[in-house]
Amino acid sequence: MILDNLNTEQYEAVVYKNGPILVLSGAGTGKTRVLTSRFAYLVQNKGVNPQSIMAVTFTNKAASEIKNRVSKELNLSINSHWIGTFHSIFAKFLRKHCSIVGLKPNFTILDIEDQKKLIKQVISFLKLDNELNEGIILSEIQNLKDEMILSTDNKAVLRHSSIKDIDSIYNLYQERLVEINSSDFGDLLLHSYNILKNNSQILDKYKSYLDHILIDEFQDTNVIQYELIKLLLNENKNIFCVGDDDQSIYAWRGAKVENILNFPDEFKAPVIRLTKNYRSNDSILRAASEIIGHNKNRLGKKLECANKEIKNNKIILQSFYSQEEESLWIADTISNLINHKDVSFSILVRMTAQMRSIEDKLIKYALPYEIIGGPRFFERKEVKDIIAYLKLAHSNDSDLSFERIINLPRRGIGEQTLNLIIQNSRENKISFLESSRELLNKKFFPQAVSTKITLFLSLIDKCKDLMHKTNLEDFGIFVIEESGYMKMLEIEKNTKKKLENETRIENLKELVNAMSEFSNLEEFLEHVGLVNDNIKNSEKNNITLMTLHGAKGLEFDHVFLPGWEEGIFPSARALEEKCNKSLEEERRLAYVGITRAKSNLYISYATSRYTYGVNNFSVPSRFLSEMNNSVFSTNISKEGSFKSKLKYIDSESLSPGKKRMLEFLKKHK
DNA sequence: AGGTAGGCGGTTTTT
DNA sequence: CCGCCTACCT
Repeated sequence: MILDNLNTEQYEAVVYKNGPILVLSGAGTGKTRVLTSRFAYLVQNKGVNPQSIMAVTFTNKAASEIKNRVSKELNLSINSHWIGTFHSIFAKFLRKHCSIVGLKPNFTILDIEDQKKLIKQVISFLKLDNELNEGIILSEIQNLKDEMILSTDNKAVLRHSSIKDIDSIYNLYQERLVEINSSDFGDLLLHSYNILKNNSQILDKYKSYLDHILIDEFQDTNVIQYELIKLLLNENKNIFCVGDDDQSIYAWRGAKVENILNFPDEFKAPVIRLTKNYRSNDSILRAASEIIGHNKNRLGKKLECANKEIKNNKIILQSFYSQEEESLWIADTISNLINHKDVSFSILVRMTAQMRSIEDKLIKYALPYEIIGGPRFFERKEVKDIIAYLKLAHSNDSDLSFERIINLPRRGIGEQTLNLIIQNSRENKISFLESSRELLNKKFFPQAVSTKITLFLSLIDKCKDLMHKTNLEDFGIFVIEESGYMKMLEIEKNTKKKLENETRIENLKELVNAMSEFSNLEEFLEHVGLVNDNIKNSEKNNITLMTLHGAKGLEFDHVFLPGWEEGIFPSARALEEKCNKSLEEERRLAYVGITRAKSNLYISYATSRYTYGVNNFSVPSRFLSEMNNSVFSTNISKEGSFKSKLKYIDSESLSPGKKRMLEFLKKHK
């Protein structure tokens, strides 16, 4: 069963004897299939305990797909701690062993917003008036963590980063994280690594336990991830890596293509290449291979079209005067095709900002669409507000939550009071919550303030009390009502913010609904921290709008790739760079986008686009000229007709987009 | 303490 | 363009 319908190379990979192996798997060659079959094969044919196989994926979605497929193949429910993303697997690990690094088991996982707030606190505490914003500092710290550089290693920190005072910021940030009993994304892995590295009895236990490690999307692993895996690998070295160097699109997040490029040498591992593509037609594959052929740094492989039944429709290339027109065309085209039963559509954009105008037109055409990766549900303000209550009830140390909700809804506790609480907490090394309680007991506040704080604290106490006594759904409702949050929304609803607050109320209902699916608060909060969920997927939708990054691993009958313009795709940042590294990554992204399509691919660009509130002119993407004309059905200019527009440019002030265009024209004459 | 007007800066991509 | 922050007002 498991081994049926595999081609020779796939079969060879699935039944490979023990030891390290790399499966180089091009787009659409059945990568996931090989990985899940391998898992099932090990369990069924080799008698391996499913609990001793670690299967690491890049997204939560891929992880649940593996679980489902394996469960189905083996006809038993697989629910292992060891199948998941790096972050979710090691979050669970860290919960078990966190005391070693000074965290309590109920530590919270901070999202970007909270991390930024913390950095801000740190900067103000250090009295640095840093020019840089906290976002840049934060991403620098995350990079350091990806590269496995500890805050305590000042020399290495300074060697890797040129940001002023980065060492002291990083240091204090780490300290604060522990104080508020929290972990950021990077720490989930970094702490885990340190625990394993410094405690041989723990490491040995896991090493003897984990027999096989399967890694999906190996080209996207970064330093810390790879080192973690190597640490856990026992003497049998059963490491099964699946990946495609041409689909490495996360270098900006620390991913090292070198991991996959050097793996065969490092482990003396054989390489199996999967090159038979079952997904796309010949034109699409040719276009993909022509584009990626412009990259220098790759292992190199050629995909062959193995799906003879698929129609060889050529790629449709279209140009438009404006982004609005482009979006309209997409919606129009889809609406003409969508009635023909089970056909899937996807629109893949380079950046989320492109989504708005497209979504607009889809709505106009009343098309059922779904956005993946837009504004995330758990990051919405109202949702985060309520979650802050939950977090504070769950853990006294959650200072960021305390700060967020102490005066939300308004309780008349202002900045002055909060500052006193914070100051006291610093002096005595206690949490904000404890600090406020202490000051209250000492009768530190004026009577009026005192009453208000007492009320707030008793609210939190009530939450703590109820938390264990009732189910999560009721608990959620309690918090929303009892905190006065719902009341606040309803009062505001009667004013100008009517519509906005109605959706907020809807979202809170959705939050309660989401909570009801968990049996305890810990599990729910973990989910919130790690899973980037959108609002419920309604199953019927067969039009998906998402970023190119989000599309990896997916396939659709019709794929639209709008916005192929210099400065959008490839992105402006990539163009600014002197070396070609980012440009090559953009090209791989193009490769990923193109190879998502089964039978129909539509690429388009607009010669003007509205960005930053101004209309900017743009030039067709260089990637277009990298593909041979014969793959396109239409003969649209890939260079655009700049001439008529040049005088336009001179007459107006220079916007960033125009600057880019002028520079581009200079370079290309 | 809380509300609001107007200035400013910022944009890839995500676990 | 839009959201955030600051400065100033009630």
